[in-house]
Amino acid sequence: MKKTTIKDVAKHAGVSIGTVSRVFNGYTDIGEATKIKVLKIADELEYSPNLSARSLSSKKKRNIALLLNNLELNNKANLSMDVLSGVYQYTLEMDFEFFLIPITTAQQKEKSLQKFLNERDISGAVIQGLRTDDPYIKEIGKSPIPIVLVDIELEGDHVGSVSVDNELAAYEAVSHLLSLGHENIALINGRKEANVTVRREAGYLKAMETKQLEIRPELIQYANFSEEIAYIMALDLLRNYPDLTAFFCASDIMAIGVMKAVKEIGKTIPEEISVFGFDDITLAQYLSPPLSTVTQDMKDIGYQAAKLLSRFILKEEIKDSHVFVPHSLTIRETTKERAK
Amino acid sequence: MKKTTIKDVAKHAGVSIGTVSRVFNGYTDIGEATKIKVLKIADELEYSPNLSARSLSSKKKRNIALLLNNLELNNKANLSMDVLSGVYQYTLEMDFEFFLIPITTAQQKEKSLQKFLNERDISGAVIQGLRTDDPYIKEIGKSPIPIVLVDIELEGDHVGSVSVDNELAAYEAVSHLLSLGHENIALINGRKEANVTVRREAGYLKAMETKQLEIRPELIQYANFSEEIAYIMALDLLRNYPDLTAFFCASDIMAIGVMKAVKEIGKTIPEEISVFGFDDITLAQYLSPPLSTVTQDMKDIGYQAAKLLSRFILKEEIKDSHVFVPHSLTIRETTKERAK
DNA sequence: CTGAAAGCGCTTACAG
DNA sequence: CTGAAAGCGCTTACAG
Repeated sequence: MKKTTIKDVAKHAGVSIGTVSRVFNGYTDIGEATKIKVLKIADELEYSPNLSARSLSSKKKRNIALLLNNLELNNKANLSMDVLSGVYQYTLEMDFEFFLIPITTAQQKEKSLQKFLNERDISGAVIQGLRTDDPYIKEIGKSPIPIVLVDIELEGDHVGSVSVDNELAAYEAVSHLLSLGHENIALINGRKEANVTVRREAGYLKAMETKQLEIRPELIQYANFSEEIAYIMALDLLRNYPDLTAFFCASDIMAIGVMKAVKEIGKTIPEEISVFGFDDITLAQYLSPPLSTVTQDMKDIGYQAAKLLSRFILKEEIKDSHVFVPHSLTIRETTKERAK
Repeated sequence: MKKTTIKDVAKHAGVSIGTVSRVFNGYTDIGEATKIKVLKIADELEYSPNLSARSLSSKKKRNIALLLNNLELNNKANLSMDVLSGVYQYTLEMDFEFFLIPITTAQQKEKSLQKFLNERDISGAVIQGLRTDDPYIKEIGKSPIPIVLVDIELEGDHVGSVSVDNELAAYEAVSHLLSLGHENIALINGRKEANVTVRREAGYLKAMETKQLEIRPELIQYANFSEEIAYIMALDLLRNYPDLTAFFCASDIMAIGVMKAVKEIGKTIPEEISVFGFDDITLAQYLSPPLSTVTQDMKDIGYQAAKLLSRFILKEEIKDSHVFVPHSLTIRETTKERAK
């Protein structure tokens, strides 16, 4: 059973392949009768235009790719799938073709970003999970193809980015802790190289300074977004600084590590120690106690990223190449007023 | 900046495009000198063969797709991402092209499976998340293109499937409960339409019968893989049958609902009620208490599915079109000996 | 409103 | 070992 092509449809309908092509591309100057006939035949033959042929011959740019870096590593938090849903939904609504291209840091060294994008005639790409020290970071600025980054801000002609306002979100989270009477608040931050790390730290500092509290550098630690490292660091902090009453963690995964450390040392959450997370991954609500955290809608981030990207592709005018997606605080049961 | 094509490379290297093509396709009858020259030029020009053109002109079949049904719905359990990793890894290792095609039940009614597959020149597809009442189920058997299904067994010429041995796994899980002295064990099963539901129930029955225990149909409920429904059903069961001491749940998500119901009714896990799950999703180990469950390696399932698929594509001889992937019991803290 | 034809970037017999 | 050329399935000016 050979797959049916435009030729088959043309022959059966008694028209030229050009005409078939025109009805499938929504040209308006087609006789109503021929249009109906072609559509009918196409349906009977289960015909659907071959995308390879289409993208080869067409000059329209309608291929949007999502590059997912280090799929496996981001698995636990499951944020990638949400971003994927968002990007995919946008491509569906706007009739772009969607391509998923999983990559790894290792692969980045072997094959340039350009090559990946050219191979598939990609008109623009959303990149998720990239780190600021990844090889592609240097390539993105000079890319002739528009790129929108999730969670990383970068300079470039057709480069954009999408994220929550990380600084503001961190500011609000820490302010919430402060409003509960906490003053000695540790910051368990992510990898120093991550853009979000810098912003979230800025938010923490700003909140502390607004309350005119002294910044204690020893309470700021970088745990590489790792549950284990966060656990170890929290253990250390709790032992060395018994006046500590709260932790602000730059990811829920790290908050899990912190919670484990608190329990291990025999303190209670939230009576003695409050813990605040970031992300609101699925896990957060199932922890015990359920984790107070910053909720960010990763699906919306994906959707907005694709939307911004499409504006680059369509060469629309762009006032601001960075878009902020709304976040919110979700207060559950790991935060409580400081004990007197 | 026009993207560089085979012509550019040919011109710069002073050879024909046929020759360039041959070096990129690993032909062996190429002069060593020309090969090196071509590769060098290609690298300088950031050339990488266009996949659309390649798949259009080549008769080799090397495009493997993963169709992910109802992406959003399966999000919480996060199994899809693991299957994706597995399929992708296999395509990488074996040098197939990987395509992700997200679909929904709604889309299945609009566009046939054939159309999806033809559009992208897919040589074979792994399908994950399909339900036995989905429209595509009827199409798969007659598909001229090989299909491998995750978790669903289906007849067909080039149709295969991959899963854990669900019956055996359920048998082992229930046997474990029995070995702890439990006799009145409820089964919270999935959607009746799911293949895994049937197999897991068979395992439950077999374990009960092996111990010559009476089957109590009122203790077998179908909760549609839903946390909420499982919660409600468990509440009901606990109220009506106080002699119940254990639950075997056909998914961790449902086990979460059951655990909630047990707590709600004021009983303790595992002292008074034991709970056994299925899947071992990330969440399972973070629940309190951590959930005893059947561990299945979804990544391996994806990998094996792609592997089986490739054998269909390459027309290798296939003795058994269904492959079982190993599972194991992970006993954590929701199961305990029945109180005397 | 529709057809004929060039062209997209490749692969692959066919010759030599 | 390599070139010339047909062909994959489309789109899209160009004519009429």
